[in-house]
Amino acid sequence: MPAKFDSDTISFLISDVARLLRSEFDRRTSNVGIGLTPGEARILVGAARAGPVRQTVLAERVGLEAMTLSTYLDRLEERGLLSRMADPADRRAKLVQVTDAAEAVLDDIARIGTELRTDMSATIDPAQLEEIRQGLHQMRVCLIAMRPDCSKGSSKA
Amino acid sequence: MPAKFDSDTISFLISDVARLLRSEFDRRTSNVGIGLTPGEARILVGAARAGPVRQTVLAERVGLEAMTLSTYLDRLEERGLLSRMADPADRRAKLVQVTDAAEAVLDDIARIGTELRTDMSATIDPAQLEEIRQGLHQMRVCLIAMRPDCSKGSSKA
DNA sequence: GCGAAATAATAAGCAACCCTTATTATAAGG
DNA sequence: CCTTATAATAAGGGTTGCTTATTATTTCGC
Repeated sequence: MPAKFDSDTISFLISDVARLLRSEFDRRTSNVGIGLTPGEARILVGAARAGPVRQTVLAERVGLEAMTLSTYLDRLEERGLLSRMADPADRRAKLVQVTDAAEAVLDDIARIGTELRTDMSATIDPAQLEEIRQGLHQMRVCLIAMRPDCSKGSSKA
Repeated sequence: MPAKFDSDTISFLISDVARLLRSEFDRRTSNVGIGLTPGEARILVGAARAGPVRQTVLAERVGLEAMTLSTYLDRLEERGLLSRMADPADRRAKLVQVTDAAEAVLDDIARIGTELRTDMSATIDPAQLEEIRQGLHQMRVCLIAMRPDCSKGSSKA
């Protein structure tokens, strides 16, 4: 079984880096006392960016199923970081919006995210970093196109 | 809350791509009838690469805690894909080794992994791809160095 | 109008992945 | 020999994400 496998392929590296990134983000937010998991932070940021937005739209925007998102929103709402109001235009729907109380947390998240990105790419040339970013973006497009439900035009592309 | 957050940062992209990659790998291995999760495949490949190896060493090499690895090995052993033998040099330790039956599965994994890498980077220039690979490698090194237990000299670097 | 089909959110439950803590068996050092 | 360290694991938990089914509402065809 000689060099049939290479553990430094792009795919292995991506999953390694993703795992390490998540745990490092977790560690840093814990230290600051935010107490949000990376996933929760992600949703909160997505909600902040999207403004008052329906859950289905937000789910599609952050790349999750509606049900998965709903559970996250439950937790964030419990912590008072966002609110769900009835959509006046459709009584089935709810509009999600971050609360004022979320501002400080969002600032912390933005700061920690920036620091983490800086720290983990300290040894990498900015131009190369931009190439990496664009390459990853293209990979995301490719992978989204492979999914069985390729019909929905995901905004992630 | 204008452009305080960018969902196309390296960090978001990495976690997105990792998630999509995992589910696509899962889909492809299911289609072939392997029935291994990406995580299991990863461990199997790691074991194949490392040869007869102690669990602690393998755990460190694949970047998991010993206990996490042990559970994976249980499943792989149940399927007859690897075996644990007593280490003659230390009766506490066990040596992990893939079985002959694993060969076909390993071949499938290698093929699918290669195909997947090719497909997801079809639109990317090979030279740029290599830069991305190296950049991710450096990120992994950085992130490993950040971990609290930075004492253990991880071989992942 | 009005009944059928689509849609928004959610209840319920499961799978994958990874961790920590405590325990057992064995080894190694003073 | 006895304390300490190490290899594996038992036990249990947490995060992330999914699918399926249900309820409330809207919309569309007739």
